[in-house]
Amino acid sequence: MKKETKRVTLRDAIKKELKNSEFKFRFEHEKAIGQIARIVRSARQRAGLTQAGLARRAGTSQVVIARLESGTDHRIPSLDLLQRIAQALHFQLMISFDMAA
Amino acid sequence: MKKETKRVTLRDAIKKELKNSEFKFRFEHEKAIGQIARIVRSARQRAGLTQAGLARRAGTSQVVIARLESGTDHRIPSLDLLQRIAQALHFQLMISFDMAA
DNA sequence: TGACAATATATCCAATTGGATATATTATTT
DNA sequence: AAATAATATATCCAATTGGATATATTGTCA
Repeated sequence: MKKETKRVTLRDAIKKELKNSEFKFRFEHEKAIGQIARIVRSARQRAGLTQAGLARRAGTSQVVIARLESGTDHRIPSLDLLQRIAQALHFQLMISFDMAA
Repeated sequence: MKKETKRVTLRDAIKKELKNSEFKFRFEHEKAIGQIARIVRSARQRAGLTQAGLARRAGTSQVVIARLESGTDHRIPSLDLLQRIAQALHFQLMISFDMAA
């Protein structure tokens, strides 16, 4: 009988690794950075602002906004910075603990 | 005609001051600290954990949890720490920009 | 009340993050 | 294409925050 080729998708592999706590932490870490990056970029663009424009309103610099929006800088932004950015875009920063997916 | 006594509530005073950007920032700052403190404490208690117990799971110390829950330490916790705490309590940390009230 | 557990407070240092600067890369406009 | 605007990347330092330790305070139970 011919053996079935087992196809292991990336999704499967990640799912397995997520049982590893250290890996899970880093994974959530990166996910958060990516989510924040997207939230800020889309809110800024919808407001029709350049990075420099938003930076000025939020009391920071273009470099900091670029760094945050890039998602490739592996530093997690501070709530302090996020809050200033939210306010500058007339949003309120919300933080909550949700039921885990 | 007798002049009406004008009553200025704390709420009124704050509302007025909120037009001041610097004040508003500090106000939101403190509000966030208080909110986070309450979220963590209530989630921890509902999970039936002591500060030390939660700390162990989140890879930190009792002191850090106490500091965060007290709300009197004026440092804003990092997202990194909040995320570890959320995970330890089987929650997912959510961050969003909401329409300002 | 005394013993023990839980929480809170203070101080100091190490690690992390924002800010500043310089500069590179990419888009847009003329 | 050239000029300009917008975004991205790298490095270094100052400011902020977590961690460690010691200790105080408060709560619980025998």
